[in-house]
Amino acid sequence: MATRTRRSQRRTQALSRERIVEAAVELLDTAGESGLTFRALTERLATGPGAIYWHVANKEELLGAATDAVVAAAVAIGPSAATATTSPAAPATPPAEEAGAAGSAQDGVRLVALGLFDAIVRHPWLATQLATQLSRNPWGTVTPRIFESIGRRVSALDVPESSWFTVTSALVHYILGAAGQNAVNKAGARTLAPGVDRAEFLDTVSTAWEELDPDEYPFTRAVAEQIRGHDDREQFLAGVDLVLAGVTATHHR
Amino acid sequence: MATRTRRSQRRTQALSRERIVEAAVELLDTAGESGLTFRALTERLATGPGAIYWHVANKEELLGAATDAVVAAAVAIGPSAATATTSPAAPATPPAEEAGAAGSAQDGVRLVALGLFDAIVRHPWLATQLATQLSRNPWGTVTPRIFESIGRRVSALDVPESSWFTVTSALVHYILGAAGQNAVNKAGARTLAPGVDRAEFLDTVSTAWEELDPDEYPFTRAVAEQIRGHDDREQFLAGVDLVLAGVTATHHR
DNA sequence: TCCAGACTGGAACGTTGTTCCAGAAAAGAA
DNA sequence: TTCTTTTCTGGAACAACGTTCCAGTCTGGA
Repeated sequence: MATRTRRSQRRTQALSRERIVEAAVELLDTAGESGLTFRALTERLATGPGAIYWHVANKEELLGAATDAVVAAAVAIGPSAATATTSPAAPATPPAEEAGAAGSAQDGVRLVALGLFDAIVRHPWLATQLATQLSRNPWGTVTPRIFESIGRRVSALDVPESSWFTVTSALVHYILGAAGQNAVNKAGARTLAPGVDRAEFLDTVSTAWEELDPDEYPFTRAVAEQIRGHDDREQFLAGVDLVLAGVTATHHR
Repeated sequence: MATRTRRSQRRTQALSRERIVEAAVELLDTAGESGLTFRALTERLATGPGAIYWHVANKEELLGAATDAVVAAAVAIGPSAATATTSPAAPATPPAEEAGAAGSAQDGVRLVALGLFDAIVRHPWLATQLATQLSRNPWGTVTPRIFESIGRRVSALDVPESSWFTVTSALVHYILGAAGQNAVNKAGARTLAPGVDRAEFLDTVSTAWEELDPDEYPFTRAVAEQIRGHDDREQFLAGVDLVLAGVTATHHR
């Protein structure tokens, strides 16, 4: 009987690669990186391993597909568009394009950067996964996707074409590095109470840094206080602006 | 008999946390991330799991210790000092300090950055591990170590103290992001023949990018050619200079 | 109606991180 | 010396994981 119900359900919403990836993302979001196992996946999808392996080669490919799906939504939409994180693909011309005319290509960069930042905040597992993905196979779909999204805005900047690659690389590297590290704050405070847990977390780190050896860590102790009240997004944007300032200072004059 | 030899050897060079971490680093270097298993570790150290677990809590802590050891050597020595990557700890005042007088605090930043870059090139597993380590527990020893090393140079720059944290964060994030991604090139060409394999690798990526959809990826296709002949270290340094230029443009005047 | 191919899921395999514990080796106490 | 305690070891075993195998179901077309 249970089989009958499951079977009819199976053909109603048949198992597809998209449904598997979607379930994988949900599992990663709710249970963390270690929560995504084929056992949990089969249970959630009410199926067996063979069915999944028919659509997906192995776990690495599944993680890649999940990463790609989330990144695609992030670079297409921009920041704070919370829903539909696993939509299949980005339209050729992202909506974020609407943001700027001529001079505000910088705003475009900021927008895409914030989109990725927010995506990592929403999906903390992205931080590690992006590092793995980008360094293991740069010929995959995720690297070009990010590169294209940032690079398009860079080319609208006042930068000679010979420097496009360098400038875009620098921006992408900063964005991924910063977003990756900052993701932890929200990851630690996974549960509700966004403000409280977060302040508590920063407080813990700050006091831990203040108790370091004064001889070995004078600087870290000196700035430990600054970490206490800082806003992640603001700080992240300040970094983007720093790089952008460097770009205009170096190239535009 | 073999037991007798092993036993006397055991007390001669007893199993210690340092020896375990050292073996772990060697295993990671030679066999990659997946090569570090407790089975391989017990075999290499001629011991059992219990002995290792007496000194190390679990694999995560072992990976953290390995990362910390390599990072400590990297930020202390600076670039291209290939030997003794697992030396215990950095002296309070790193030798890299010798490099600069007043104005060349920028060179200090460059030196530390290159030190980390080279470390990741020598130990490709560092890329993923740093991302994991930094995002999972920023209160660990590795984050303050990097932060201190960069931050000390930043404070020697002409930057108001209120911006120390922001500037240092931006630099660290770029360095880790860039070094992490660039590590792949050497990782792919693990074997000998440094120049040939590398050119071949870049060629593969370049052609792959050139074959992307012209409508969806115009920018990536446009810069695909630039990737072919580029030098990683040079490009990495160009990014550091970009950030440094942004710092002076923003703060110093 | 039947068939070929798409698709499924239960059972099982090898490997992994980790635990358990009887006992050896070193250090003090007598 | 001899006994006792603490530090430290390593073989055996466990649960969980990714993955494979394959007998079988389902579905669209002939």
